[in-house]
Amino acid sequence: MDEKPNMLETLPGTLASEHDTTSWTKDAFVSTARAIDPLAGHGLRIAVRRGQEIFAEGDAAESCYRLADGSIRLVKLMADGRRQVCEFLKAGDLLGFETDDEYYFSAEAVNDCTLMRYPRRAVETLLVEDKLFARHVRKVTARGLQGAYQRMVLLCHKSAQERIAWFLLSMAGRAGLENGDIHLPMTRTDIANYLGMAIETVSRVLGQFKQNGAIIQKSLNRIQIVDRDALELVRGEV
Amino acid sequence: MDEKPNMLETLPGTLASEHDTTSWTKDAFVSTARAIDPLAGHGLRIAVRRGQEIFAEGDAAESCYRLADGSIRLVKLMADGRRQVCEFLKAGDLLGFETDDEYYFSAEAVNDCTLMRYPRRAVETLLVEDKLFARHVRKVTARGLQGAYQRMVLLCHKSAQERIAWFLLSMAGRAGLENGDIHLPMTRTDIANYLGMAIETVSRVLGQFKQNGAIIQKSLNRIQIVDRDALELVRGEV
DNA sequence: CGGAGAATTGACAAGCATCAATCGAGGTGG
DNA sequence: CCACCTCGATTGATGCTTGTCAATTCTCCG
Repeated sequence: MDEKPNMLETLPGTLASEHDTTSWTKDAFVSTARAIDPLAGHGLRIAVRRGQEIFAEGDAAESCYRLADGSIRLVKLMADGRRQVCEFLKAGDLLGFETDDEYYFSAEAVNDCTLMRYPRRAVETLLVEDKLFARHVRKVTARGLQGAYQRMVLLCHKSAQERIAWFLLSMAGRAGLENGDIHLPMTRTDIANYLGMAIETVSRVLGQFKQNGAIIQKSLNRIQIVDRDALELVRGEV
Repeated sequence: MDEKPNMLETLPGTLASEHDTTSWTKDAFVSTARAIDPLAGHGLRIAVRRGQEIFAEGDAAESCYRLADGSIRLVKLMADGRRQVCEFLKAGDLLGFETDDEYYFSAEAVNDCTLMRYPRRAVETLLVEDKLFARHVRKVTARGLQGAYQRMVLLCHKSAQERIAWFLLSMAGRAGLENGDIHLPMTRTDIANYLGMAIETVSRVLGQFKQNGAIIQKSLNRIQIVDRDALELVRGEV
């Protein structure tokens, strides 16, 4: 991992064919795809391989992105090599829209993914011209901050078991599947760096859950939730 | 603490008399006061006593605020009473502008403070009409997210000593004083809940720093940094 | 089939939380 | 003006969760 940001293929594309990830706010059902529709003309479809870096912390923020397919991790890394995964992005999520002049985190592809790239200039223009678009970006950013605060609680006050339970339920929820089948594109190392614990602890807790019969591991990154109630009990409130 | 949100005095006011907290971005020196100037006419000056709640998590977000004087803590609290301090606000900071329909944290006065209250409706209107204002709110929000990610690194990868050193230097920096005199309006409990550690640990680490001669405690909430280099050494990189 | 990276499992140590008691400061009332 | 009272801060002793180190096993691909 950590190769140069080498894009495999770049070809123009619209958002028309994207699968529509509707946001789940109660007040108004604002479709992400429709909200950033005006940007479609300015977009370039690019593909990124697993482990590749889309941009690095400190880079000049010249582009905004929308993840069309795949998963991305937002990472802050320290001088000694340790890394903190700030967020996982899934298909439909926006990337870089809430950034100032420089990216304050790196973005890396968890697995092969394709995304739309928009020039920041075009985005800035649209932000002042299209109030619906601007409102949507504000909402998305607010939700990001909300998630960050949520995870502070997790990191400060929750045990290893609670964190893993939270993570599994959260991943199950974001997939929207009710049968409890979870696909974990990221490695255990990523999970550990996301939840603020050692990779061995992740492994151990998952092992406990397997023994308890709460989950079944179908393959390395495919897990099925068998006893959702048990997981929710471990997770606790929030 | 945790009394009803009872405002002591509410009288109309403008921002003219506010001391101007200029933001320290490199690209453009955007004054917060000037940026939200258009809101001045809609503002109401209110006073809140130490420990009082300005609004609670889950409340309908009907107002935005600007802290004129004093300190505020943003708090998320759990069912068992444990609390996570997400952020400390100082004079000049905005509050509630990045919120969706509901506040996703509570805001409590660390000490007696006065703040300007603006109706959310007016803010929303201004957000679509005044592009400078909108841009400023975006910047502030982005900076908030940036700080949240920064603290995730702190909470996940830093020791107690590193956290306290970071906190002291951060508080010294935000005051803008070079002589190293820090005023800590919040209690040790607040600090502990902010840094994700036990109150006793806060006390112990501060005691170590005192013995090392890195700091001098002039009073309970007034600390002087004597050996800034030592603190920065402990803190490590960012 | 074989190799390399990732995941698992075990043993051990340590940092920090927890419990408990004492100390200190600030504010009130006599 | 001083004593007292209460809340917060400090200091000490102890245990536990979790990180670290190390070895083995597993899985995915070529």
